[in-house]
Amino acid sequence: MYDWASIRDFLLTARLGSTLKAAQALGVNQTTVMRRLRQLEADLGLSLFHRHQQGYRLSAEGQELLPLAEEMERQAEALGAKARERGRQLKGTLSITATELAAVRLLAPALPAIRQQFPDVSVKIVTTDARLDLQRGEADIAIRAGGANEQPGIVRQRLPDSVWAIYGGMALLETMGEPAEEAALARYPVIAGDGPLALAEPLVWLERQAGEGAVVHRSNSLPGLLAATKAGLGLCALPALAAGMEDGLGLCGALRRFPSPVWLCYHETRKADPVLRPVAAFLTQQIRQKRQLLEGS
Amino acid sequence: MYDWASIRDFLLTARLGSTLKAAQALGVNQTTVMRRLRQLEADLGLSLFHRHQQGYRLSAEGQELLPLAEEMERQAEALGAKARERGRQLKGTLSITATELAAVRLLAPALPAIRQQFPDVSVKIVTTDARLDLQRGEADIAIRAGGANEQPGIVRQRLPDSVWAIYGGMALLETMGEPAEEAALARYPVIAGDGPLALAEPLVWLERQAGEGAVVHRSNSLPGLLAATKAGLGLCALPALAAGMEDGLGLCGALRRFPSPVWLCYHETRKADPVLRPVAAFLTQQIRQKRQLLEGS
DNA sequence: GTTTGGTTCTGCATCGGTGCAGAATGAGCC
DNA sequence: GGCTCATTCTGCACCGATGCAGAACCAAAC
Repeated sequence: MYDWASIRDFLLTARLGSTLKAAQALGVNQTTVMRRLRQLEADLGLSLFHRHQQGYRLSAEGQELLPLAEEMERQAEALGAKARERGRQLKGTLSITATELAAVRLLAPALPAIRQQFPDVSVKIVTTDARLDLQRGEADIAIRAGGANEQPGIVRQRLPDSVWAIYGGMALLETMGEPAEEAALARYPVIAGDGPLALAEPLVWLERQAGEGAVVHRSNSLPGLLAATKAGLGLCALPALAAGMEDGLGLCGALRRFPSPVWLCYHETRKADPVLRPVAAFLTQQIRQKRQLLEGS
Repeated sequence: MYDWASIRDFLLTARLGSTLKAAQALGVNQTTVMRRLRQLEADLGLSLFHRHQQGYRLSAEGQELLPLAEEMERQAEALGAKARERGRQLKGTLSITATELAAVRLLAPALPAIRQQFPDVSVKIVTTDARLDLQRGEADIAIRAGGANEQPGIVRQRLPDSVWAIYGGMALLETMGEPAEEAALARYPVIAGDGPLALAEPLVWLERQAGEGAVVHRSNSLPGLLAATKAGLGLCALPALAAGMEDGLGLCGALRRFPSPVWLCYHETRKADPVLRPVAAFLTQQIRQKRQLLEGS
């Protein structure tokens, strides 16, 4: 069986008269179209085009097959249209809860795609560090990190891990150099967590590695840690999701990384919910495509 | 637009109930099917399957799209069937002339495919070193090497170059070692051409490189040269097409290679011939897929 | 309870398809 | 004649899709 995808190349080339124009329309290289057509011809066992310096012209066989290819295109488009329409039919509202970090970096970028896919579904984002109760309907979907507390009655879909790593301001790293191993950490000033963040494993680890009196700053908020690190006060453990896109921050690649699982959660009673399930599945796909964001470069 | 080819994965997985069976049916790896389906779902913006430990089961959306995918499959098969049928309609006879080497190594292997593609076309192969006159109808198609003698009224399609190189019997090469450069050739016994082969450029070149009295054997036929070389008499220039598949022969990779163009020729008055043109095009494709044969490993 | 067989899914190495740069060719225009 | 422009096609380098091996999981059979 030939490669169905190259029927598109056939159609575009037949319509536009040259592989170059077809390639531009398809968003690929001209060479690619030429080779795919050559392969298609070999698979079908005939020559679809006459090749000239001025372009590709349909051969007799090509003209005969063109209507069939067009019919196939119609079917393919019908399928795509139905898939899109399927989303359009959904109506309703959904509330999604997440930390501010996840909301800004993961949910917000996915909103346009969700809006396009499900135009009549209104999505409300609730950013909070509190664990809203999904069973009591305080939210429909939650993005949560950490594998410890599985609750009964909660269904989870795993997302790419959130990875914490050690970062430092560019200025600091250029002055003192990047720490090549954990033992070298004793030389560096570090920034530590406070309040709830005092318990975060990567921050605790860094503080323990650092020398006596190395802690130059403490903050109970992630933005606070981020800002202090960018200012060059010292090294700090940060989520790649937060630090990865910031200018002026450098990753200490030689040091430990701290992956922790992230989940998209909802209550099992909503498993068959006609709105929640498709949107949750779509959101999962969207986020998975951004895995390098979560996991750092 | 999604990738049309993955609709096949969708269909097979839906029918067989697991990506593993679908992959076996498609002749690819299970992982591949899984990833292509994941991509397809992302492109369509919905989830086609429920994934279980026991296999993939169609979701509601998947069930809705299945008939459309089946219709698309019908169209694709109709197109393939028409392409095959197109060849079946051709009836007639064609005679193809080539040297014995080309006939045995290029034409003969392509005959089954031609027979399958054009079952009612009877192909006759005329092996001769003489240049039959295409205009006078002594043959319909000729496979010819060398670019020099373009005749007016002859249309040519270029095939992969035929490459000559220096070969030696395994025994000889293991005893004396492989020549690392052209200067080293003076140490080796060589086999030279005779009769018409005395003019072949690679053979002439090798004879000139060799030292005084180095020619230990002469032959006026390619099989003769081949046999003498395999016997270990000396080094010899041979076409990769002839030497490439022979056991007991070693390529002297460090030395010069001699590419020469090969053409599939027919008379321009046959350009629109309903039998000749498709068969010639098909034959060209078949031979091009064997390029490594012509050009050596 | 244990084993067996089938399944999904992940990490890593590899290969083939893809893109890029450039040569060759021919049409059209000045 | 010479220039420009669009085209096809080739060689080379790279990246992403693919294959492979293995882990994890579950159902069914023993």
